[in-house]
Amino acid sequence: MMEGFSSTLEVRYTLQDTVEVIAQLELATGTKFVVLQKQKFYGNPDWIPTSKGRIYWEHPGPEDGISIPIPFDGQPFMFVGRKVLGCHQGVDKDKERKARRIEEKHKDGTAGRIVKQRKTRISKKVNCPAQIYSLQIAKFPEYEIPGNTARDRRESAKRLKDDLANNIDVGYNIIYITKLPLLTDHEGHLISGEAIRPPNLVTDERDILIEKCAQVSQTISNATNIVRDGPYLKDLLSTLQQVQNSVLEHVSSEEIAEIEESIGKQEYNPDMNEVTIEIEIEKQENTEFNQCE
DNA sequence: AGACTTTGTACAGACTTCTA
DNA sequence: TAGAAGTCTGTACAAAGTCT
Repeated sequence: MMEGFSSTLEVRYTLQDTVEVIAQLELATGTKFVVLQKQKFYGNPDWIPTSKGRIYWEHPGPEDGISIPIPFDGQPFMFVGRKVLGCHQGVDKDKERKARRIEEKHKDGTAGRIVKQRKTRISKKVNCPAQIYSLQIAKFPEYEIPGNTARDRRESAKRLKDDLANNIDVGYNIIYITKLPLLTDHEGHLISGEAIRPPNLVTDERDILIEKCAQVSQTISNATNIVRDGPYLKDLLSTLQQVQNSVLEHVSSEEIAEIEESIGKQEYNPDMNEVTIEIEIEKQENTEFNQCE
C-alpha cells in the first residue's frame, strides 16, 4: 500500500505482480474485469525514456475522476502508460453500435429479402461502475531533489532532459500503481455468491418495518427470560438460529463484520450494567405477557 | 445433431477533447 | 502545446439462436 493514499491503492514493481493483484481481487470477489482501455506502452518492456517525454514531480489527479494522484516525493517521473479495466457487468460501451447494427439490418430487410425477427439475447451488462485503474510510471532516483522549490525542480529536470538527449544511460525504476475498487463499488450483480438485493424500500416504509421487527425481537427476548421449559427453550434456540441466519443472508459480509465488531465492543462496554437493569425492570413489567401465554 | 447466422463481448489503436 | 483522459472504430471470437 502507498502511504497517504486510499487503502485501495496497490504499488508493484513488475507487470506480473500487478496482474497477480488483479487476479487475486477477481478470485476473492468472484468478479471479472475486462480491459476498457490500454495504452501502447503499458506493460511494454520496449519503452525507453526520451528527452521529449514530460517530466512530472507530482500529479494531483481530478477530484471526482478515477485517476490516481501521485504526491511529490522528490523524485521526478514520467508516465509510461495506463490501463483501465471495468467490471465485466459494467457499462455497455457498444450499446450504440449494437443499435446501429440492428438498424442496418432493418434497412437490408426492407431492401429485398425478408428478415425474420430473432429473439434478442439479454446483455450481461448492468452498468456496474466498479473499475480498476492502473498507471505505469518511471521514476528517476538519480535526479531526486532535496527540497521542493521551483528552482530545484527546474535544474534537476533540465539535467535529466539533457542526459536523455545526450543518450547518457539514465537509471529509472518502473512502478505500477493500481487503484482497486471496493466491494461496495459493485452494483446490480452478484459478488461472491451475494444475493442481488431488490430495490430499496421507501425509507418511511422500511423504518416502520424495522421498528416492528425490533418490537417482535424485544418481546421474544423479554418473554424468553421467564420461560422455564427446558426442551421448549432448546427448540426455540434452534428456530431463532434459523431466523438469524436468514437475516444475515440479507446482509453483506462487511456489514456482518461490523455487527460482530459491535457485539465484541459491547462485551467491554462499561454501560452494560444499565442495559441489564433495564431488562430486569422490563421483566417485572412483562408479567402481563406471561399471563397471556 | 450439426452447420450456419446473428448477437454480444473483448481488445487495440487511432482520433478527439480537455486541461494545465 | 503536450499529454492525460475520453470516444470511436475495426476486427476477432465465442456463444446462442435458427435452419435443415
